[in-house]
Amino acid sequence: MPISPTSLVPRKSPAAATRVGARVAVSEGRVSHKGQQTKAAIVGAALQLATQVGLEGLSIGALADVMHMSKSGVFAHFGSREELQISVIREYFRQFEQEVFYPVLKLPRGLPRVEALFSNWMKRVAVEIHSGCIFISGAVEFDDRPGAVRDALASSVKTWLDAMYRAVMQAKHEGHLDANADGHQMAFEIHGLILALHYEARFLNNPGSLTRAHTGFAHILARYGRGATPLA
Amino acid sequence: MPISPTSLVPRKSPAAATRVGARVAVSEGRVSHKGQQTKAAIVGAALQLATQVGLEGLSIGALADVMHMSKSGVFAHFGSREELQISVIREYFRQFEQEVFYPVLKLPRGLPRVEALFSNWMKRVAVEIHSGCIFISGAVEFDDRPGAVRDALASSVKTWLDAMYRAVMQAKHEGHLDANADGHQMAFEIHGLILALHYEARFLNNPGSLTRAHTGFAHILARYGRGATPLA
DNA sequence: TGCAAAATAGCACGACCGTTCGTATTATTT
DNA sequence: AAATAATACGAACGGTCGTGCTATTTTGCA
Repeated sequence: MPISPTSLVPRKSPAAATRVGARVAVSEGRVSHKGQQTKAAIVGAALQLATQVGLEGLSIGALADVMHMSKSGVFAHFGSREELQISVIREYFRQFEQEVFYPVLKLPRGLPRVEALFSNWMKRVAVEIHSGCIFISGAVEFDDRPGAVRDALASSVKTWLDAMYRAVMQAKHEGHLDANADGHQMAFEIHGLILALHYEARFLNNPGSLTRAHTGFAHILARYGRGATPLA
Repeated sequence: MPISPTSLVPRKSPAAATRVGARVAVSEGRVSHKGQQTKAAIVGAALQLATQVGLEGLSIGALADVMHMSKSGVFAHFGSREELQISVIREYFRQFEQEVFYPVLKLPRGLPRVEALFSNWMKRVAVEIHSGCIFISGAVEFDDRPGAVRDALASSVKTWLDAMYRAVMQAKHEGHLDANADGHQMAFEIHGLILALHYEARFLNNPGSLTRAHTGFAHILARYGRGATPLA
């Protein structure tokens, strides 16, 4: 089962497909695209804002100020705050895909891709130490608040983590990792390194965090490498 | 350097000491303790509320409803929302200490304590999967918002992580871990497991998370155990 | 160039927020 | 029992929030 480019794209939930509207306009190409331009600009600014204050801290008023627009002008593009938040999540996912996932497709399957995925992921988190990561802040904000926002967030994260998992499994099947390696376990431990990096670097300002995440990944590779001692 | 019970207690920052006022009353022991009782009750309810909605989501009005009190009545006990949040953090830390840290002092130093610390920590997080953890949600909410709340939060977390680190170093000096083991690195990886457990269990509802955190800890112990291959 | 439609602005609303203030009630001490 | 301090209440303030309505401006096409 190859990692196809589209495999990272989350299956569009019915809720997501019914609401957007802009998507239809794009496909028909008849509607004025001035609106789409400013909407895209708004989403971009909203994403930048949300990385700093979180999806919950993102307010339409503040966004309007940044855009030099009126509140209602911004609001009209989305119809609800929830839809704005979902648009931000989609945009974040798109950028994440572009930056972390797609580049590794040029590499041969197996260990090279796994290493590149982690390296790109870490590079991104290293930047987000100073801005913020909505996959992490969003998880905290919406972990017990059901709804469309949580669904969009969880689906995005799951899609990405699953891509990581599949890359690991490819490495196993290519013989780059031990035949007994548990892909889910390995992905879990990698995820932990990223979360610890984000936590300790961004919140605690621990300077050595980047190195420790990198070292931790080396430890994981050593454990799951060919001929490693199967422990559990 | 032994782990003394008081070593987990965060040094009271000057900011925290100047503001409370109630503390003076307590130390003098002259004032009626009716106020202290209700204040303690309020803090308890506030903690329970904050674990669900976060320190930022914690509102005085909602808290007053729970307490069957007026907003101003609740407010008067703290003088500001910030002071309420700090009180909640202190109470959370106190409970954490009580539940996770103190019990392991009965065990012999070294590996037994490290294993018990992790086990207790995991047990606590397992409960918090359904309620929430303000060390994690608070980190996200205050990671770029300087102030007394962030300071109280960071100091609490650092105190705890440092206790974990010192337990690891004791295990190393007792000869239970490899002489080349990097205590900070090991603590970092353990922290990552806890964060991944919280993220994947609470937000993503992944059922296998508890087992994976446990397995991950076994992997770490194997890596840093006596005679392990020093890798990085 | 004119006209429908899309995009934006302006204004108002109800809800909730933290905080202040004067006052009433209750505890504690004298 | 009187004096005094602690505690709680209720109303109100200024502010921000998302959202709904109605004008007005701008845009794209015939």
